[in-house]
Amino acid sequence: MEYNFTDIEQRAKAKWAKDEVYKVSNESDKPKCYILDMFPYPSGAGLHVGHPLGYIASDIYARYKKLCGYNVLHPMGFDAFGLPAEQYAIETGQHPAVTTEKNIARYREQLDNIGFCYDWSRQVRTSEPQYYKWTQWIFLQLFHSWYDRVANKARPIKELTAIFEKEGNKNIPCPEDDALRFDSVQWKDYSEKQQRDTLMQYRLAYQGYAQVWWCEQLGTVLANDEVVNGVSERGGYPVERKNMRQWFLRITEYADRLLTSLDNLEWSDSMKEMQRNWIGKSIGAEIRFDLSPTLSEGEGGVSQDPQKAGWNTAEPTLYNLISPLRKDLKNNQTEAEHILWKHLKANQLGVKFRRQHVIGRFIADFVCLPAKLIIEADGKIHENQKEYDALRTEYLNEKGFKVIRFTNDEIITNINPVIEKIKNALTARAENEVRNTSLSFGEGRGEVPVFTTRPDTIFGVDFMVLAPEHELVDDITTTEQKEAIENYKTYVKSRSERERISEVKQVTGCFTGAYAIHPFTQKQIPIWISEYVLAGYGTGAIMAVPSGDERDHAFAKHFNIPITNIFGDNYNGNEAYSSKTGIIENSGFLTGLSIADATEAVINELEDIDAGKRKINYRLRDAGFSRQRYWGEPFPIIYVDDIPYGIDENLSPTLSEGEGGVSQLPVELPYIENYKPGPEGQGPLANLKDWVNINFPESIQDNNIKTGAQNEVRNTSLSFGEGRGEVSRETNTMPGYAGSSWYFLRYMDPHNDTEFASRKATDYWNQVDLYIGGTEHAVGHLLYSRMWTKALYDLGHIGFDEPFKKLLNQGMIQGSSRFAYRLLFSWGPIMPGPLTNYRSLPTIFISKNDADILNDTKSLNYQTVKDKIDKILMAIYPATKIDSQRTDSIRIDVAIVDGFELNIEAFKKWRPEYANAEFILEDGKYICGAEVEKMSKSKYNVVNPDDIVAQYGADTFRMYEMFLGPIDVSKPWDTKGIEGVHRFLKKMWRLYSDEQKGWVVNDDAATDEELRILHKTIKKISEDIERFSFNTSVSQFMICINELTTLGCHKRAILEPLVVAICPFAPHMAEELWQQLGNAGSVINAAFPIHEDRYVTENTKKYPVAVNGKTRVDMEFPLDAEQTTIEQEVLANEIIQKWMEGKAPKKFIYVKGKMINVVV
RNA sequence: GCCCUGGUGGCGGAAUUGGUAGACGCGCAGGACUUAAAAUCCUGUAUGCAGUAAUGCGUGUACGGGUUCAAUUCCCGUCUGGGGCACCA
Repeated sequence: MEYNFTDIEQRAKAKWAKDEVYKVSNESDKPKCYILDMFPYPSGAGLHVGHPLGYIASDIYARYKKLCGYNVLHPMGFDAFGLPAEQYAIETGQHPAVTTEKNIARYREQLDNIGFCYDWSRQVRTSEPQYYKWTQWIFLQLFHSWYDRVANKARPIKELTAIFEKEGNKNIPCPEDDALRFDSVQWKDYSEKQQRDTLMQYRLAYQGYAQVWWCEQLGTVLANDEVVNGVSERGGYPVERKNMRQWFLRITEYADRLLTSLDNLEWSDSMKEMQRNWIGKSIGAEIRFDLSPTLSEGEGGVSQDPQKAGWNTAEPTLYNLISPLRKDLKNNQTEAEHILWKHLKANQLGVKFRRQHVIGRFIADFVCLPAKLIIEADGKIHENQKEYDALRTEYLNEKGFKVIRFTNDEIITNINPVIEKIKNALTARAENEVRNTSLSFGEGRGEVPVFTTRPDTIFGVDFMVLAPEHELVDDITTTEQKEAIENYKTYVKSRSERERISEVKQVTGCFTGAYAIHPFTQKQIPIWISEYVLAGYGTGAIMAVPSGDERDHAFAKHFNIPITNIFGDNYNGNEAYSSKTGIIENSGFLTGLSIADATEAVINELEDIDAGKRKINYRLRDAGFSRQRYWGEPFPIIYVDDIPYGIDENLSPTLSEGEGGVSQLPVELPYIENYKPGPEGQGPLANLKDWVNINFPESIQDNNIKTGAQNEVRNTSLSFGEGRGEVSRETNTMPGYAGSSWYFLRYMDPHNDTEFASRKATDYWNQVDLYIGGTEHAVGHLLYSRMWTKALYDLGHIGFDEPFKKLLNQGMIQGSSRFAYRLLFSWGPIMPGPLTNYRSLPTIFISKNDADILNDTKSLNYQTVKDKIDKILMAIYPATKIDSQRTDSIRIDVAIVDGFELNIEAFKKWRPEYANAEFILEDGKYICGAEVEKMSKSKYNVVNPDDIVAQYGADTFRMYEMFLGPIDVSKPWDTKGIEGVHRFLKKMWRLYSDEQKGWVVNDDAATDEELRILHKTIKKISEDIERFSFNTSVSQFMICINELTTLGCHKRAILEPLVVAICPFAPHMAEELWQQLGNAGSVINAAFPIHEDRYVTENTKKYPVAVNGKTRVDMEFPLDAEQTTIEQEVLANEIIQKWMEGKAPKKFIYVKGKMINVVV
């Protein structure tokens, strides 16, 4: 019987369905194995042959593991929310739910066709309320949590509230605002709104502001994808960046954990590297530059204006005189000063102290400027200058400072009472409201913090650059520069972030007219804005060091800003010296130091003068979590007086935050009929007034959440809904990655309606053992799901904090596009006259080789080909003078090309406008050109797996996809190559069942040779599957079948184990043969054969023998041969002697089992 | 621009830890079987030179250097294809 794959595959599928062989239980004695494919988005185009590549690999691995005795979870589902469905809805009016359903059905059919072993009873779809109920629930967990940096984990927000009530936030710096300080009294005095606003700055899911693409004409916010060449893809309207209130996930708090726990993952190094780079941890310093009061006229010099900035409390004329003294004092710190400083520095008492700080004409030991409190540590010397000290105290008192003195002895013997006294003094000062009064030297204009990884270059700062969106820009810009700055900001609004950072050759920027003061030299540093500085990175401001940074250098050159060289001869004036080796020069106290030493020195100095600090910065930004779209998960958030509440807490007023039940979930996505955006860039949901404005529940009105909020709520109008409703819903929806960030957990317990998954299920299945998908998810999905997993772990919902133990990347299968070449020619009538028929001239297509020559005027055959074509043209258009020029190319649907040969009739049918076209052939054929590119509908190079399966069967398709090459490498699809794999399966089939003779398997005893072939194959297949080298397994099967065919082997002893071995690859054929071999049950449940070494090991090896590295002869030796024996024999060999040319061997290299090399 | 990744015959690829480059398959060429076709089977197939031939010698893993007895594999530089760059999924 011949290999009838259609029948075989149908029979196998029917059997599997009847026996429910893929059903997976959460209860099993077997070891578990969780194998997962990345969540597919069901696009309208259906699957093409590239998609199943990873699915086939995971299917093979899953089937293999099952045969090896594991309880294997291998589920599939759909990431069903997303922009394309909504786009389609806008274009065609079809509801996304309808098209999504249709697309999923199509995907499912295509997947089934290929014979995957998914347990479909566990299917999940992110767009179903039963699923997104839990997406919303997890969002609420994040909303009700904050990140404890000391415990290094997420904790419930109510624990934070408890801490605030007890001691304010002195021990818990605010992630959003480092400088935010309040104590328990202040916290309790806060209104509900103030408290909620404060908590918002700590929450893991929080609201902030972010820029989005805004299109005025479409009245909507656009995704990056929808903006092409600076205009909207739909309609080509102008777009600009607009700031909008958005939800965010505070993934940055997890940056360090996401970084360090990468080490324990079995991911490719490159994948880990990409995540590391994305997180982008860099160690450097934050340096604060005070703004100079000197404005546009400020050409250097220290301002005489007493309105000095911030801590600049020195008398301007004296500062440069006093400053060296101050430094001297600091370097010769007494023991007492040293001890005291240890207790005062770094905000330990909740306020900032500075030491050896110049106040007016004096240097104070320690000063807290906001409290105007000076601490003096007096040594012996003060005994002799009491009078002077009194004068000095008087002067300082006049300036509004309080001075308290301690003796060195007091400090050294017991510091605690000293600190107590200081604390009391601070409290007393606070009560007198000193904190809120301005300094007598004048309030500063503020400061600009910058982050730099190269603080050592601080003496090379020639200018500063702020991001154009930086909040200070408007404040500092001088009137003269206002217009220029506004124009520049408008320009930047039109630029994407990518353009801003990648177009390095184009230098743009604008001077604000303002200056900052260099913390060491007091020099005036001009402040510019430029698009190359991004608001979201670091502090949104940089100190520019042109001599050491490429972009700063280009900027300085472009705007003629003088460059300070701090690298001596290493800087040549033409190019920045960005190397991290060398000596710092021309840099005050850093001169002569190495970069590493200078970095240390400058950070210490900055900390001492309180102008900066060591800082770790991450490139990673918090994840934007709002979309102004319809087709996504609604937020379980409602606003009361514009304050966002989790829907669980609002409806459970008696519970404290985070204790709410889930009964209010899901917030279902309402049905809508038109998808037009809401007002002011809001999503379509904002148009549903009835849905947005919900009635304030009685229970809340009666027992309000907090006293005080009640009146506000009743009397103020909401900013949404123009006051008609009292409570409104969030109208944004969640982004595409919301549902996919946790779906792997749902598969473990997909029908649970009381929990996202039971703890028992998540404990059993635990991490995903093997996760297969493309590298395009390297930094999006993979990072977000890692964060969600960590958060769920921190909050005690699951027992592991990394989702994917092993990750395997799959390459893309690219399309191979086909092109036809259209002739371009000039023409004119031989007789003068009007060119009436111009438009009716048929198009002429030229076969590839002639077209290539015609396009290459330098080609040797150019003239010949051109003459040939011209002659043909003259024949077609006899009344014209025609001159062929060159060709352009048009895409041809690969379905109407056989290999490279165009089916002309099919082409004319496909493109009726070319029905009259002429074709210039070669050897009677029209040959197309080819190019490898992404497989996509628009390129007409899509190959549908359904067609391949229909023609060759699923088993052939599966094996061919694997045979194409390594799973992780991209490669083009070539339908022609599939013949070889198909032939192989037919050949294998013939070992069992002959076309004439029928079933030919016999029970003869196997020979050693046959057993050797079998066991070698089993060994290689197992090893290859374990290392995911599926292409070489297919080769090995081919070699095996070739050898068995040569031997004419039809023995059950050999062929039965082979059926099980090939089952992961060609399950349908394996099932059929398994049945015909007379086995009960399914081959799916068989046991994978184990190879026996005794059939595989050999005891001799044919060694390649080389002279000076060049192989000259093969010699066979026993594997356990001694070097001396081998050496003797080799050197005696005729050919070796010939190549040694009589020279003595210098070295004899013998690598056991590998090779032999004689060096002369 | 930045990060990651690839480049080996006409094509997909193999070479698992630095050890005989081109396994296996496609394509192509020749042959067998056949009235013919399909199917199947056999032979050859990186390249240059020499030879009727067996074979021999040289070159060759994008390009240019380097390390090594030995490099597709390790290092440096260059060119080039692909993926990602934060609202496609």
